[in-house]
Amino acid sequence: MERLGIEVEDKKPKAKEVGLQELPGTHENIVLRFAPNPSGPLHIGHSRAAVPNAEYVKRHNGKLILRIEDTDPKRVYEPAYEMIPEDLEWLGIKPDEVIYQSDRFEIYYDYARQLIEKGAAYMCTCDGATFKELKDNCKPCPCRDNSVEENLELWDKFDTMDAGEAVLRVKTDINHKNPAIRDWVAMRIVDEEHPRLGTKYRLYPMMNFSVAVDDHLLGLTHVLRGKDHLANTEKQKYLYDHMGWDVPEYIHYGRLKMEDIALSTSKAMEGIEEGTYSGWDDPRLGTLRAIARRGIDPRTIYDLITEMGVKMADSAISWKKIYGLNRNFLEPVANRYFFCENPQLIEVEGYDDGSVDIERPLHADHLDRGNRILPFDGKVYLAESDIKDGIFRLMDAVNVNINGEEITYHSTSFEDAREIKARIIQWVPVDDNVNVKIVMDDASTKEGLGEGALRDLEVGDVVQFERVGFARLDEIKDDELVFYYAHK
RNA sequence: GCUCCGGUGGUGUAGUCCGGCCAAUCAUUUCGGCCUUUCGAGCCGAAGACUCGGGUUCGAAUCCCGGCCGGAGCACCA
Repeated sequence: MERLGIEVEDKKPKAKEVGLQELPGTHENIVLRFAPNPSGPLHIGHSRAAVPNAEYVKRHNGKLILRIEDTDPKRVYEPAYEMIPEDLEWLGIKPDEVIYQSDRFEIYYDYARQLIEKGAAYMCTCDGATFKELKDNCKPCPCRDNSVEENLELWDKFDTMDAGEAVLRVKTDINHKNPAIRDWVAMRIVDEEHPRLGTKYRLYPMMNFSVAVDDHLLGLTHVLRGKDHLANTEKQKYLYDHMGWDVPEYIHYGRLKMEDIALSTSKAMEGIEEGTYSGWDDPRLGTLRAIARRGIDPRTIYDLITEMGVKMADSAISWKKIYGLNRNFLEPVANRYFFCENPQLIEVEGYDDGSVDIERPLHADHLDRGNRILPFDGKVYLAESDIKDGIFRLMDAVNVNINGEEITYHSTSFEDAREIKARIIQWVPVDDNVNVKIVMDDASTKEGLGEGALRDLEVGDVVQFERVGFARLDEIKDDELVFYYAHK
C-alpha cells in the first residue's frame, strides 16, 4: 500500500516540476519580482524572466511583485504600462503588487543623502572621459576625497546644475579587478519629459541604485536576473554593504536566443512606425501578443520556459519545439474543417447519385461534438494544388479520376479508394461555403474557400484545416473569415 | 584587449555539488510502421549526445589542469 501511495504521488507533479531547480535560500515567505523596463509590450525573451519568478512564487506560496522600471524617460513607451500587465495575464501570471519606480524618486533621494552622510557616496564633477581614464588606471578622481560637508553642499545644488555637470557616485573599490565595478554612478541629471512625471524631477536614479534600494525595501528574498546583470549584482552588493543590509539570494540565468526572429523591441517599433509591421501583434514579431494571435497556447511558452529553468548556459528556443508542444494543446480542442486554397470549381463527370449530405465529425476523437454537414452533388471546389493527374478520393464522398481538365467518377466506397491507394483530398461544397483568408507566420496570405460550418465559429477559436494546419480565427468580416496560421 | 560565465543528441532538458546503480532521462525533431478515411493529424516503434587533450582514480558526463568554441559585461541604458 505504501508503494501505491508513492506511485500516485510521483505521477502528479511530474510535468510541473521539470526543469526548474530548487530555489536556494529560504522557501518561507519568499518575495520575488519581475522588473521590466516599459519600452514596449512583452517579448518572448521577457518570459525568461517572468515565468521562473512566477513559478517559484506559485510553488512556495510567496509574493510576486511587478516592478515597472521607468527611470529612463528616453526609454519609456507609454502604452507599455498597459500592455505589460495584459501580457502577463495572458501568460497566466498575476502579480500580487505593482510598483512604479517613478513613484519613488523621493525615496531614492533620501537614500542618496544617507549614503553621502555615511561617506559612501560622493558628488563627482569630472567629465566622463576624465573619470574613465583615471578609473581604468585604478586612480581615484579628485572628487572622491571631498568631505561629507562638501558633498552635501553639492548634492543640495545638484538640481540646479546642467545635465552632465555632475553625478553621484557610490564608492566601491577603486582597485577592483573589474574596472566596471569601480565607483559607479547612482544619480544623474536628465532633462527629458517623463510620461508619468512630466518635468517634475531632473535628478534621476541609475538602474543599479534604484534597483538595489527597491529590492531591499520591498523585501526581496531572491533576485532572478539574466547573466548580463552579473556585474550589476556585484555593484549593488557594495550598496548593501554600505547600508548594512542583507543581500538577497541572486540567481542568474543565461541568454535566450530565438530562432529566426531576433527582433528587438526598438526594431519592432521602428518597423511598426514605418508600416512594415501591422502592429505589435504582427505575426512576424516575437511579442507575446503576436504569438497569442497565432493561436499559441500560453501554457506552451510557460512550460517551455519552466523546463529551461534558470541555468547560466544560454539556450536557443526553436519554433519546432514550440509548435510540437503547442500541438499537444491544440490537437484535442481544435475541430477539423475543409479549406481549399485557390479553389477551382470542378464537376465530376459520370456522377449520378444526386445530391447527398456528407457528414463528418468535428473531431474524430470526440464524436460527441457532433458532425458537420457538407452537401455533395458532383460539383465541388478543389484546391488548385490538389488537381493533379491520378485517382483521388474526395474525402467521405466519391473517388475520382483526374486527367488534365477531365475529372470523372470512379467509384464511391472507401474500400475502393484503399484498394487503388487513392490519396484523400479535401473539398468544399458549391452551395455552402465561406471565404477564408489565412495569414501565415511570414504575413503572407492564403486565400480560398472553407466549408460552411466555419460560420459557427467565434473569434479566438482554433481549428485545424485538414492537411493545412492549425489556425486561429482572428476576425469575422461580412464576407470573409480571417485566420492566423499557427503551425502544422 | 580586459573582467566574468558557460559547453550533454538538430533543439530544449535530467544527471555534475556528494565519481560507480549512466552502454546517459524526458520532451521536441527526424525516419519507419499502423490507422473504415488528415500523402500534412493521431497511434506505435526506431534513430540521435556527454567540446577536445592530458591528469587523479580500480572506476569520470561527473574531480583537477590546459586548449578549443560560445556568451555576457567593460555607460551619466535597463
